Amino acid sequence: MEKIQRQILHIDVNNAFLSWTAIDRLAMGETLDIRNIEAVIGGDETKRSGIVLAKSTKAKKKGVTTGETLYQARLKCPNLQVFKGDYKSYKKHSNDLYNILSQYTDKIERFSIDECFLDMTGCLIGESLLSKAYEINKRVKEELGFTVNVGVAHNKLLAKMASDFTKPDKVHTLFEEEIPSKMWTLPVSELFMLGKKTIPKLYNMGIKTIGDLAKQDKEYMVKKFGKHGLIMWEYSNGIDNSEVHYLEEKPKGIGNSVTLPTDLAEKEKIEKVLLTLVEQVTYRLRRYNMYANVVNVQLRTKDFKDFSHQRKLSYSTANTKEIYNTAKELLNEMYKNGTYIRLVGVRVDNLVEEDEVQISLFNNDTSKKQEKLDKVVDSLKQKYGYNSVTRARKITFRKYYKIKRCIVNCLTKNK
DNA sequence: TCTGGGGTCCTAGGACCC
DNA sequence: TCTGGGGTCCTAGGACCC
Repeated sequence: MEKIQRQILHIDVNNAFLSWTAIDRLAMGETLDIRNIEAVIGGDETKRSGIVLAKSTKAKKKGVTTGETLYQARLKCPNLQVFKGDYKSYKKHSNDLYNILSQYTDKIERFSIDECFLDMTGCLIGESLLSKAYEINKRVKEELGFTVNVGVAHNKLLAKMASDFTKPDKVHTLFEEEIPSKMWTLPVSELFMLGKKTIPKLYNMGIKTIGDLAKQDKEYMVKKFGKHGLIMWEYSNGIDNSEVHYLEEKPKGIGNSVTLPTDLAEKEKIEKVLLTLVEQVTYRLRRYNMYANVVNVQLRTKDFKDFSHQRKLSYSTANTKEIYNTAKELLNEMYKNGTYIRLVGVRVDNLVEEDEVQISLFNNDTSKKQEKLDKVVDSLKQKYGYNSVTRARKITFRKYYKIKRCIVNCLTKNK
């Protein structure tokens, strides 16, 4: 039986964070459109997260790249203007885009905050995929005020490669017969899933373009690079049978990490950070109604060495205290006294839903009480904001009494 | 004032079992 | 005085994505 040819679009917002901040500024009455100057959205240098998150076309022309430090970006582009990001606003713009796209198909995969895949197979009645791509491109621009690139192809990989060709505000096709002329001529570094560790290895093998990679012997690539070798060989030949994952998917893991304002070398202080992170992680975990089976703690030293330890739990839990206790043990077995720590991270993995939970043999009154406490705290946080409730060991007495009054008020109001 | 934060997936080696 | 080998689970670390 012949397989039906799939009709795939990839939508990619041009300079998403920068465009969205530009729109927000204009809406607030500012006259300068930061899309038209040398500008970036950047992290906070005083918090040691000073990197480029998004760049304008003019900044890109000066050689500014995403992920580099603002310091480096300024060296290339002395007049660079740096703006702060606003994740809440970005989420809203992303939803606006999604709402338009959902008028074309219900098979939409949110690949990231600014990228979507659309499976249009069976949605085209007397119209071409390309005409739909142009329509989406035009509508988003007119109705939302920002531009998108649209990639048109018969699988996700080719649609994604196509949307990346020339920017901004463009529609590109990449059908099978166009692979040699449009894709094989590109540098191999342009291929999806080839990063900075693999590129030098390929260069040493004389592989410079995607076409060079496509012509390699498949078995040889597998022998040399394992599974990754197979993927890069298939991608270079335009092969990708993955589906558009349009159903809402539960996360497989949840993590929070933070670069500290200054390096810490005292375990007690690191433990406090750990507790804050565990609270955030478990709060999110419980909002998904999920339970964790693995706890992972990550440390980055001041000279940028990463370490992580993880532990499988004997039972599933979403309880702040239980996960914190495990995290603390992991920190203790990993941390060498006196080491300066730059970043602390906590992740929970092997998540399961409520009906898959293995009930603890030690599920005693104490942990039931803990669960109840988590629930009360969560509901207060949902109602009055995340920072409305905080653990006693992190706060001063004066604050403690203020918060206590607030909680008592909330509880009496709830009755 | 040099290098974020949130994810997914893979691999290698050790432990353990049969 | 012979020491294999397949399978599974667990952990640490790494590569890649946006």
